[in-house]
Amino acid sequence: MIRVLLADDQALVRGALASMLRLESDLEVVAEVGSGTEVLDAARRTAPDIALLDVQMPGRDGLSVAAELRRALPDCRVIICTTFSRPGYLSRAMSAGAAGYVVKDSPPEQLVNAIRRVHAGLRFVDPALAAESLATGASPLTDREADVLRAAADGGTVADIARTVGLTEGTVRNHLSSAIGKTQARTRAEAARLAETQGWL
Amino acid sequence: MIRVLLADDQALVRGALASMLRLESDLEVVAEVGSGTEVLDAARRTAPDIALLDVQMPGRDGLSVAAELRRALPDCRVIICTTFSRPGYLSRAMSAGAAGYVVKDSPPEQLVNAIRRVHAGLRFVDPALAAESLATGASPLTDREADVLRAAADGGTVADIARTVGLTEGTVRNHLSSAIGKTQARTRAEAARLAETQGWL
DNA sequence: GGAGACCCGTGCCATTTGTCATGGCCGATC
DNA sequence: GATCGGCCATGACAAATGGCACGGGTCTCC
Repeated sequence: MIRVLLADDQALVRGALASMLRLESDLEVVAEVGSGTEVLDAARRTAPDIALLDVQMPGRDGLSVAAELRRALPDCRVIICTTFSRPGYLSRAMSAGAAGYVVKDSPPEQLVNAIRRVHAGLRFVDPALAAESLATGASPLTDREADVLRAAADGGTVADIARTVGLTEGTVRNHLSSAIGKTQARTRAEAARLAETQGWL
Repeated sequence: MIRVLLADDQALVRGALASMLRLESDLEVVAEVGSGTEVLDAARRTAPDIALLDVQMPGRDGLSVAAELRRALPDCRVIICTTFSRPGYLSRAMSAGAAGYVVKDSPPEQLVNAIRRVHAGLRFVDPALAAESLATGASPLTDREADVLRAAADGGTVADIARTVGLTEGTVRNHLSSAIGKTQARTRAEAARLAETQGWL
């Protein structure tokens, strides 16, 4: 039996996934949690073989949880399962030690397939996303540029951004200008949107 | 037996929901589709009692599908099931003739509960969302303002917006200015974000 | 026949924004 | 030690933006 831990913030989806996985005779859902902070505790209690983590969860990011989970329970392998097919997420997931990456668009069998393969010691990455990831490459943004762009994402003024990041307005404008150039955008809003969809933030 | 049609663009979630609903002895999933355009055909073929529609789907909006479905098959009742708890979506869903509104955050039993209640001729709306909807009220934006804001959402310049909407730059600026005032924002990006989260777009 | 809403356009002005040049301060690399 | 890249800051300038006033057009409702 493959012991599975399920982490997703949407209770309905989480429950539905659990129902589906339970139909497989070789799978056993041993824990269901709805936030990133609960994952480690639950994993220590139930010692799952596979942890299925969503990226965006309240409390803690699924990617950062993956890294810590890997250190705390080396025998537990991680599969990231998320709505977003963003190249940046994939690369961050892999460098966080994840063994699998499944997009919620893919057919149900693919998730089960991924679980079995990962449990067998292999890796599994959504094929389409893998190709796209190779095409777009890594983030061209520096850390600060990403910070500033993140702060700019909700549409505030330069003064707002400067306050939240703790910089001068002029510096913020420089970082923004640089980010706009690198993302080939013409507005910081556009730059933020592009960087977001690439998973660079 | 309650016959259910399932429409959600994410195949994994759709399949999982189907698995879950099939566990209930009085429910029968008679159709699964992944886009708004397929809903009507599938409904005509399978004559479901309940159509469970996601809001955002490729092809056609779940809300507009709901309205047409209601006209084409008056006996089929519609439940909107979506990730987003946005007041505007709820009011639009209700005016489109939906009988239920369930958020994907809610526990699995709530969906089953909603299906049974709606099938019994009652209505079901997520309680938290219903309260929030009453609090925020209807959209203050005019049609054109909403159009312009929608076009502004991806961060283009005023010239871009004017081109996509087919207006003069000056007019676009006026609509934007008005929308900014109504949403109490200080940037059109902020206004677009606010309107978006309220479900006004 | 108004009154009032929304729509579209023009024009003007203060502010904000994007861009560029310049300089100092690190830490890494050669 | 020199060089390079990232980071922070300043200053200056053209363009874009937001705010506002104005006029004309179409509707609906009273």
